[in-house]
Amino acid sequence: MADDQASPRRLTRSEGRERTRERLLDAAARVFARKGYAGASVEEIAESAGYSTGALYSNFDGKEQLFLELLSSRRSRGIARQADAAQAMLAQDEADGADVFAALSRRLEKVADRSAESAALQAEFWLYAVRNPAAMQVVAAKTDELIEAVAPLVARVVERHGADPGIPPEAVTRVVLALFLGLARQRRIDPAAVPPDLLARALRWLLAGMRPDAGARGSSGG
Amino acid sequence: MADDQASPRRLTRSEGRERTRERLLDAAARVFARKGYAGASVEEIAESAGYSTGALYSNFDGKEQLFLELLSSRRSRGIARQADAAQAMLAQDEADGADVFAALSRRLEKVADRSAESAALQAEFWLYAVRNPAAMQVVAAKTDELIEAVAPLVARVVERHGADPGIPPEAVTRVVLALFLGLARQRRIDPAAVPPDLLARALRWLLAGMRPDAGARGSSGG
DNA sequence: TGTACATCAGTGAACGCGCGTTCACTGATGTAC
DNA sequence: TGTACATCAGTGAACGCGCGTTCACTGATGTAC
Repeated sequence: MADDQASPRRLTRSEGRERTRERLLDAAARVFARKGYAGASVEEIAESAGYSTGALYSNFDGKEQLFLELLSSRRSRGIARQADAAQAMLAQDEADGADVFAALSRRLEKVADRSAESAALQAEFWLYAVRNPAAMQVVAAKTDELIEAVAPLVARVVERHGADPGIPPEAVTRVVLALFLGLARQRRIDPAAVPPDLLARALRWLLAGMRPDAGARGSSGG
Repeated sequence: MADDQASPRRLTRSEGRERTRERLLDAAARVFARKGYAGASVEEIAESAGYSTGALYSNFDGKEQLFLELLSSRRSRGIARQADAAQAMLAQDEADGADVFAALSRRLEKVADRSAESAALQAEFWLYAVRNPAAMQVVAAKTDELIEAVAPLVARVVERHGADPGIPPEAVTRVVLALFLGLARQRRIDPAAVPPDLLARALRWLLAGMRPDAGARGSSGG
């Protein structure tokens, strides 16, 4: 009686096919993240999605194309979500004077502690790109997508804190992203070594050091 | 006539065995880095080392133990090398007024552009640890090793630039490491997006922002 | 609406293949006298 | 030093197994009248 499908009506052929594709991609994301690209088996993916392996081959050219499809079409979805979350954080900050850095730290904690899957999947994508140069530009493009989406928000924060306006926001965003991902990765394997507020402190140092008057006192000039 | 061995004398049994082990570990590092843990085959590793697969099983319990041996015993070697390089950089900086940050940037360029293998292997270690909790503490301990080795050097630089003495050097070192690895990783797949001096600029911002007088002017206090 | 046929999404058994591991064997090194 | 035997590092063929992929088939959906 209680059906887990939202729509009670019969699905058309293309709707059904699309739903199968989506379920297979969901399962692929889970299994690839848990077992790695080489370690995952198409049978486990299909079974985890509730289908036979034949269904997988009816919807995708094979294991590799399924993985690449995940990289191409699913990454953008995750990126959009991240960008939205960042936007929400900033809005909150501006609205009631909350601390963006503290919010980012809380996000780091969440990302590192809960969604192990997406971090592992990202690492798999990176490794795949490093080993298959053809996929490099795809991975690079996805990162650019994220940078472009977040850079305006970073620019606003940076500007509001009185940083040197000559500093390109994309550069700052790449630095912040590297820091965020690097700390999240480390926190995954050693939570005690990376307290959540470490990111906040690092970001505050960064921002303070970006003021036009900062750094003028450096001992060994550059 | 020209022999590629340093010592011309016959090897004892244990010396020979040790040499075989080392060669197998070298080959394993190469193949695991290129193919990944699951993607690498013991036959390819043994062959790449110049031995049969039986030799591998005579020296190691199996594929997994070989990988863990690599993680446990070889990582420390790489860490020691990195710490030495950092020390040399700092010594150079202090001796003739060279710029540590510029040196670090050059190092980033080198690490990211040349030794793809060690970066890939590190990613494999991380993924293995995320998937096998028993290995987590080993990976965490290796990172701690690196942090402990480099922290005193970082402390010296930080202190010399007039940073707040209340900031723990280990925290700064973890931030610097996360930044370094994060940018190196990104540079691997998109060199144009991460110019080598980006690390230097970020580090200069960080340091400047760590001065006791910096950040006092923050708009949304924390 | 109802019937007859065409289409095609998904099934599941079967395939060849490469994998990790084992083991009887070999011949160089080590030991005893 | 020389000889006879023991040891054991490394060989390579063989093993069972699980993998990615294929394909003849099924039955629900789509189409024509």
